[in-house]
Amino acid sequence: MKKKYAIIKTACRLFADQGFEGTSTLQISREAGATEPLIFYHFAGKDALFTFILETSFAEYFIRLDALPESTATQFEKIENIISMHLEFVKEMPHETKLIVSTCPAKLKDPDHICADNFARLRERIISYLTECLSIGIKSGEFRKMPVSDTANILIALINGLVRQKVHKLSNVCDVRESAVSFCRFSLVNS
Amino acid sequence: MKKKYAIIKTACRLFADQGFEGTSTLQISREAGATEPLIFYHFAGKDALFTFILETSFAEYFIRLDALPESTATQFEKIENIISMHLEFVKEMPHETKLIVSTCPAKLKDPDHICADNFARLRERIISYLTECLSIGIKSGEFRKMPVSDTANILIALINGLVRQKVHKLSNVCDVRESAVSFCRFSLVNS
Amino acid sequence: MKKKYAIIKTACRLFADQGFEGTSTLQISREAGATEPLIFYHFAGKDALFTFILETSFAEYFIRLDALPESTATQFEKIENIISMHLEFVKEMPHETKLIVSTCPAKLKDPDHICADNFARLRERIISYLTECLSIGIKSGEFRKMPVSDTANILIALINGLVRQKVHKLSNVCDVRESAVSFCRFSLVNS
Amino acid sequence: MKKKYAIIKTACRLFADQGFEGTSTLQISREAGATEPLIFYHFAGKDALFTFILETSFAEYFIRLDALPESTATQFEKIENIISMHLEFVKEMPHETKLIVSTCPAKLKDPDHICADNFARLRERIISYLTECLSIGIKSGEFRKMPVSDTANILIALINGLVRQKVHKLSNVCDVRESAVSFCRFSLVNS
DNA sequence: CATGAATGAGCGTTCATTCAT
DNA sequence: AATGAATGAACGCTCATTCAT
Repeated sequence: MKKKYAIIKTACRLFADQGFEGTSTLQISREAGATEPLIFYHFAGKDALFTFILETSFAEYFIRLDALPESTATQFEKIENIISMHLEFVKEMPHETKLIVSTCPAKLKDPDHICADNFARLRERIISYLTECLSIGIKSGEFRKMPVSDTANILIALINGLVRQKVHKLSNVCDVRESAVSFCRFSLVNS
Repeated sequence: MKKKYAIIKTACRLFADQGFEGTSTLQISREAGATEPLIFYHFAGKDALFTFILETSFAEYFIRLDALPESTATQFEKIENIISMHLEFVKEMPHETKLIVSTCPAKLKDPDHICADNFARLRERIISYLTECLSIGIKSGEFRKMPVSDTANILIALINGLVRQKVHKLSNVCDVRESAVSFCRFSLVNS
Repeated sequence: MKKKYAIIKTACRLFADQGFEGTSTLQISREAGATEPLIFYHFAGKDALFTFILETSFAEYFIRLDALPESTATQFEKIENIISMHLEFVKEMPHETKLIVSTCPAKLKDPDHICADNFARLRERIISYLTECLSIGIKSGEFRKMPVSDTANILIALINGLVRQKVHKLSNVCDVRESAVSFCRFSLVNS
Repeated sequence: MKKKYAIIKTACRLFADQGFEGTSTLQISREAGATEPLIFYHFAGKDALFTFILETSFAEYFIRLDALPESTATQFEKIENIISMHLEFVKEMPHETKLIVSTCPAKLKDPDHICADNFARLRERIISYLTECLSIGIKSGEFRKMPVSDTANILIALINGLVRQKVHKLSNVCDVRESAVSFCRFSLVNS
């Protein structure tokens, strides 16, 4: 049973680092300290293992998304929260994050793949989250007037970009969180 | 000679859509209307074909980067220019862009791979471009006071995120360019 | 103990339908409502299970062969008896019969295999049975003059063919027994 | 190209002797003096190779069936012809015959498999052939009165049984043809 | 008796690549 | 410039079998 866990952990790391097609079941088994057939004893196949890991990662992501406080003093706090949440997620679960953000494009082309569905739900959730707090903030005068939908997309792009920098360890700056939040505050909040 | 071109075009599209490991030389040859050995006649191997396409794409990218006007009325104009450049690049060369932004992670792990080198140079170029205009803008009072390095990273993240949205056709908003530029303006420019 | 019986029954059916190599121990265990290792608890291995079933089937066959009445009014009655016996056997034990008549050829090639031995004994028994009653019948004038050995072979071929038709449910005629017996009578019995 | 032929010949022999599941592609390639992947270069897969050989064998069989003379002096000559044809077929193409008569039962269970279709057509052809000449023979008084359909089935069973004996080299009598024809003559022809 | 976990060996198949033509 | 034939290596996966419990 420990070996099953080792397989999952190892597969997650390797899939994230080398992609689905670039990772062989033999490599997974070896680095997990198991034999190849054991993977097929615990999972229906390589695809099923991949899907399981992806779904687990998405589930954890959705949990964190759901855990964001609903009522805050200001709307901007909600923006700040979702940015922080993402940067924490990538710090705590780097492999899972990498897997989600760089899932082999081939898998995304297939609209039936479980990944496509999760991806769509994920975007929808964030967009509605951002759209809502932007709308409220603009109406209350907390935020400047701005196109809500576009701005939501821009914020997602920014978050996505920051997550990727962390995931690929490209930003040598240890923590850009403060600056990023500050960047958004200037852009959004009325002064 | 036409077939060589067809091979390159097809390979570029397939590598971008399915990744390096997910694309077989047989598939490339078939979709290009050629036979498999022809690929090896024109290129040393699958790796060489991939590298060639990647370098060509990077070269085109660098050309556009070099073509950005050096002296502008304001420093923000330079920011605007580099944003626009990227969005145009992805529109005009979608496959090449997709290839660059989602190059199989396996290839990036190898520091000797040509891709890693290009990636590093690319980041360096953009960072120095942004750092310079941010520094000048701050000194001249055009921009607010802000941490230069962090802000450069944030801008890169934003651009990267926007490019990805376009590449994966995720932003149903046809053109977020205006909004994105506006978003940055509020954040950077002194009012 | 019930499970052991279920394993035997299931294995017999599957071996008959799919052949030895075409049937996996996993499939047997599942369809028998047991787990795979249980097969190896009750039998030394897949081969042993197969051999056991085959020998049991052969044993049952030999019992019926031995039960044929030795003294009959006419010699043709003996011919009729052996034909009927075979058709009853296939009706009552279809899987066992199928297993015997279509035992995977691979097993027959090995002269050491238990199946080869049983097969040889079986043929010998039937041939001597037929040879004897043909010889007596010809001598007594009940049968025409005919080559005894050849005719025995022909009768075996006919029986074998009829059994196969029943086993594979090919003869849409429900019962060809009467006609078959009649067919032989005309050919053998002096008129 | 010679290797392709060798693969076909070898595969035919091995499939006939060991069954489909009992024969590995590696064994085929080795005994054919080729490498394993070559099989997959020439055929879509193991199944396709098997199907090709089976269809070729059936085709040859149908050719011989079609070549049987349509008009003969007596109806019994037609019976004799079809018996002889089968015994010649098994002598000239032993592997192909063995393959046809002992095609792995697993393949027959699938009604979509090409083998099932050919098997059905084959039976239909022979049955109509026999039914016709029996009907005519009975009407003209050449044959005794007898149930036509049953007798056709019996003749098929007999032929099938004889062919199997030859295929498995069980009949140590070199040629039972004469005796078999004689056996049938007594049973069918009016005296 | 019975099972969940695990394995070495082998399976059919695809891979990038080569070579003679 | 281009191809049909061929290959060594590796792939994902299933096999019969074992073992600790």
